[in-house]
Amino acid sequence: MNARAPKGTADMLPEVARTWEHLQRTAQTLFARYGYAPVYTPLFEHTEVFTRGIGEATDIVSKEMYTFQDKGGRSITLRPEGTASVVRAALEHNLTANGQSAKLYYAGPMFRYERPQKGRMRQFWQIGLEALGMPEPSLDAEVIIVLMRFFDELGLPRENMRLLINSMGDEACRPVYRDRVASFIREHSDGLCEECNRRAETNPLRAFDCKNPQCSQIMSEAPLLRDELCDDCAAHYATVKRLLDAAGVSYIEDPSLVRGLDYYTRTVFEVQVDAGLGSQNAIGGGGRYDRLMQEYGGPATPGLGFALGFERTMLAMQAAGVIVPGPALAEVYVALVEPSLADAAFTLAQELRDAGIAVEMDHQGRSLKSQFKQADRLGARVVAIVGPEEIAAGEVTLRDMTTKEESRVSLGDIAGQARTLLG
RNA sequence: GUGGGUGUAGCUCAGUUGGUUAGAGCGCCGGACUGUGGCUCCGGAGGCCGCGGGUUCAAGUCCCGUUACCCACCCCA
Repeated sequence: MNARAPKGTADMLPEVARTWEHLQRTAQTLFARYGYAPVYTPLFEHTEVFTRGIGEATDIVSKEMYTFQDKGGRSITLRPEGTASVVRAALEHNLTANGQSAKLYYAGPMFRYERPQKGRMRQFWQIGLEALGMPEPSLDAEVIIVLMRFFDELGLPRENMRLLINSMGDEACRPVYRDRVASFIREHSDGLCEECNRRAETNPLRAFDCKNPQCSQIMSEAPLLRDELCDDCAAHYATVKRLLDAAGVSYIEDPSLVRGLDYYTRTVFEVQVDAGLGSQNAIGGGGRYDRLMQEYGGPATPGLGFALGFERTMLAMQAAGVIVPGPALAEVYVALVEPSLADAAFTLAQELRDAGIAVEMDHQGRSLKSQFKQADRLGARVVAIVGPEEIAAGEVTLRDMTTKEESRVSLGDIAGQARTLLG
């Protein structure tokens, strides 16, 4: 058989998995401090959840989804992102009925059918949070601040990161602006690439994202939504910025920041780094989506959130030289001098573990020297030596690996003595 | 989907104009130190040289095909 993980997926071996869990713990603790509660939604949904939510014209929906028919003939799609599912779940369970709000976070794998490259996988992890039912701009600021604090807590230096923000307007001002950009593209169709010309009809705002230098040159002359926001949107955006300023979170206003999902309204943001991600640069992003729940047939319910990529965050951490210290794999190592003492050593190890101490021992009859090497490798601070002399006396030798001091301890006192040595 | 690069020991990689039993470093196991780690030294185990075909007296090395991975385009986490 083919003993290889499928294209675009990766096994997380212990060294990486430990850092992974560190990210999760960091997120859980931080998000809880801001009042967010965990939510788990299915890894797959009815395809419609994504086509309607994210938008037919987006890259995600038009070419990146893992869609299949199940045995009941339903069209099912592996989730390409988290927000759509969370909003669907909130609607299904009436979490935001009668003016209630919900603050939720999630973590798990997402799936997009793409050619893998650095920082881009077919299965990748995101952790994200959503604040539903609240239109106030203070929530926008809160969500952005949580995202930045997460990177702070991981030890990613701010100077290697930048926060971009923009406002996409709402149903009052965006359609007007959108038409204006579409007209602009048509007026300059000669100079713009084929793709951008197509965008005039499908999603004109995406033309701002085009990496073709000539296109971006021309698009830099295009009208900016910032100058055409309606009064409500302008006021909302101003408050968000004021609160970010007050929190000491610096940002760059980027009028060309559009983001690839159709559901965004008003505030959008993205965190970029400049090293470690290959040709990618975004490690997290999000925005407000005040019309999404309506799109699912629910009541008008505002919401916003962010998602951040685990793999990319880890790449950025690596590039920034951030080291996550792993816990010792063993606090006490039980070493046996000769194979005949295996049972005694086994019993001792078990007693120590029952006393709450992390213990490892050799099961394969290795030399004592080899056992010490192993103890060293595992980071054990104490080695309990089970030898014939000791056992005859009902004792064990405890060696403090840092000071190299050894003492004989009677079998009954080992857990207590070990604990003292471990501090 | 398109393009480029790379597949040799568990890992990182050498391998000269094709030429005998394919190497190094790290890691692993053992020993020097007959009951003891992190340093040093010595020894050892471990290799369908991605796969299939071709050229040749002879292929890890050249040619063709294929596959996997990596990187890039598009776009995003």
